[in-house]
Amino acid sequence: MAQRFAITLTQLSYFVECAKTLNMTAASQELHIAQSAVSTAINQLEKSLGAPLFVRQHSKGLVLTPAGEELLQQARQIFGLITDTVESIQAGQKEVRGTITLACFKTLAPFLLPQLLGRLQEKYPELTVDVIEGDHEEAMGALRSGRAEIALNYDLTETDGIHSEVVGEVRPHVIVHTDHPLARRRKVALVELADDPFVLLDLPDSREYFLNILRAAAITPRVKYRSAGYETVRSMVAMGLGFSILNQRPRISQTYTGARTAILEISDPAPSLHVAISTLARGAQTGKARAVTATVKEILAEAAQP
Amino acid sequence: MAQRFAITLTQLSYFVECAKTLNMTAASQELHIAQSAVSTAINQLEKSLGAPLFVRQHSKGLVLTPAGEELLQQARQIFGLITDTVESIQAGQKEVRGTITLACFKTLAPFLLPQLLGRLQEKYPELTVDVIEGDHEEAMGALRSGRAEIALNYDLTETDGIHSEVVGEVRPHVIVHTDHPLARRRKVALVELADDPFVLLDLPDSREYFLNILRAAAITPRVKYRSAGYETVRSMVAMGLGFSILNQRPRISQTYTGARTAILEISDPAPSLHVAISTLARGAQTGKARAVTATVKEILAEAAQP
DNA sequence: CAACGGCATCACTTCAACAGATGGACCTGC
DNA sequence: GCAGGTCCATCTGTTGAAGTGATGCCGTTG
Repeated sequence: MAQRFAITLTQLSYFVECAKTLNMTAASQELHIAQSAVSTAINQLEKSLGAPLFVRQHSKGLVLTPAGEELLQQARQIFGLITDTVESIQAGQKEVRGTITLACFKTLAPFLLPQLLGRLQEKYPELTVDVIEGDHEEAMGALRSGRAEIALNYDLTETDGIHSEVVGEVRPHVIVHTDHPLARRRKVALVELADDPFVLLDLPDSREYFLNILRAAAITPRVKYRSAGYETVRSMVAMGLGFSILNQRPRISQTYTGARTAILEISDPAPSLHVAISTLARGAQTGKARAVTATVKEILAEAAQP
Repeated sequence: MAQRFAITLTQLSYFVECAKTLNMTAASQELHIAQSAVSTAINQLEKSLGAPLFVRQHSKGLVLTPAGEELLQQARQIFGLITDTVESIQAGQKEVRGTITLACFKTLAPFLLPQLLGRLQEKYPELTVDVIEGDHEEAMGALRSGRAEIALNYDLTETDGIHSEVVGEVRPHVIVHTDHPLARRRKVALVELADDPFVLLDLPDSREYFLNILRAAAITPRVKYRSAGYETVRSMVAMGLGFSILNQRPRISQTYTGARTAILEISDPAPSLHVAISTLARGAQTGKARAVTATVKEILAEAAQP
């Protein structure tokens, strides 16, 4: 088809080399192509522009015409602009500055974000982090739609087009009222709670996960209350309305406020949740994204160590 | 071979169209190419830059990434610069302004240049004319070397690579002292001057021409004096040192000063000289060159009319 | 005048761009 | 929930542009 633009960057670069050497043969060697290729390229360029660029001096090389002078000057600017653009974009992918938008699973946010944002601020003062909180679908939607560059959540579903990396493991724990008979125990078997009413954290993806843990222990849960709010569930347990199972970060949980609840390990082989960082699979990761990923890993590693 | 520049203007133009429509299919139709071509072009561009430009929304088109935003902005500038450059050069070929360098055969200059420069100044106030005077070889050399864009001389030799156009005819005339027996005549046969001493205008190309005129009339010229200067030859004739043959513009000659010489037509079938305007054959002519050519023709046409 | 330098041109080759078809992922409406 | 539609990616085959190497022409130089 007809070229949208008359000239080619290749032609222009050949022209610049010719203008430098004033000798097509020398230029062709410099460019590592045949002399004939340079000749045809320059001729085409002249034809496209409708102006001669060089005066050919037989066996004495080339002389720039006024049109050639003008083109040379402009060509330098054009290449400058293009290389600046390319380099700026490539650098933008590497540099850790500017803004990154992070999507975060709602219940993960309070345990992770305060430390994460603090640490990032400290390490990368020029980086601004925007946060989108939401449920799993919302977080992944933000990622897919480009509203967020990186997403932090549990790896509940494996979707394609998205690259996920597990950065931490979160084991489920039982939460009971401090007056509960088992509250003093460090570890319980789920069957010991078989008769207690269950308070369910009722979020799109978590729902099945928690119920499955109980079912795996051959318990038919008496779901007395349910809520989509993490804090609400804890309050209900604190009020003595039942026990619950939550995914709680061991270290962080201790500092997370709230009295009147005890956290117990589960002796059953309950499946852990994996905290995953997701980005779009297409293309290399941004420097910003890598910085966030690294910092999250750092924090989780520190939390895992005593 | 490896592309000197990672990206292509074609790719960039496809990208811009995609960024406008946010839909590769629509862009491909707008560009009149297959959708697959757009897809691969964008993918290559992303690969070259090492950055994703669009987030693909299945069945909902595209969303620009930050890198894409930046590229779009820069691409507009790049295309602006390129089209400005191309247009400026193309316009520069057409516009009659700036400077043109004109090479002129030395003996033609005093008859033609004063009128020509005056007329050009009047018609094209923004045009500056630089003049290089010299013999035929010097004028053509200036043309070939690019020092002059246009050359004005007699079409003595037909050289290739140079486009020449005959714009006027100059018949040779006899010049004699006003006291010469034939001075009153309007027309003479050369044989009538066979015994007079001849004053030769001795320039590289004119020499043979004048002598040939005499030889054609079966006269063996008695070359008493010779000079490379037109004025010198006239002075010699005015001093009565002999007769001469010169190419003289009929109309202009009358106003060209100097007494004591008479100008006679030659009844023999002596070959005229043709005034030719030459430019390099390569490429189209500049607007400036066309303006000069036209003005020269204009002046010569007026001179030919009574 | 012969050797050389330098650009243009020719015939041939190669590779990137393109067309057209297909498939997968997702959205939408019934 | 399923059928149809949208949109992008990918595959295969084709075509044209860019490149190669040889040759010729012109002009310079010693």
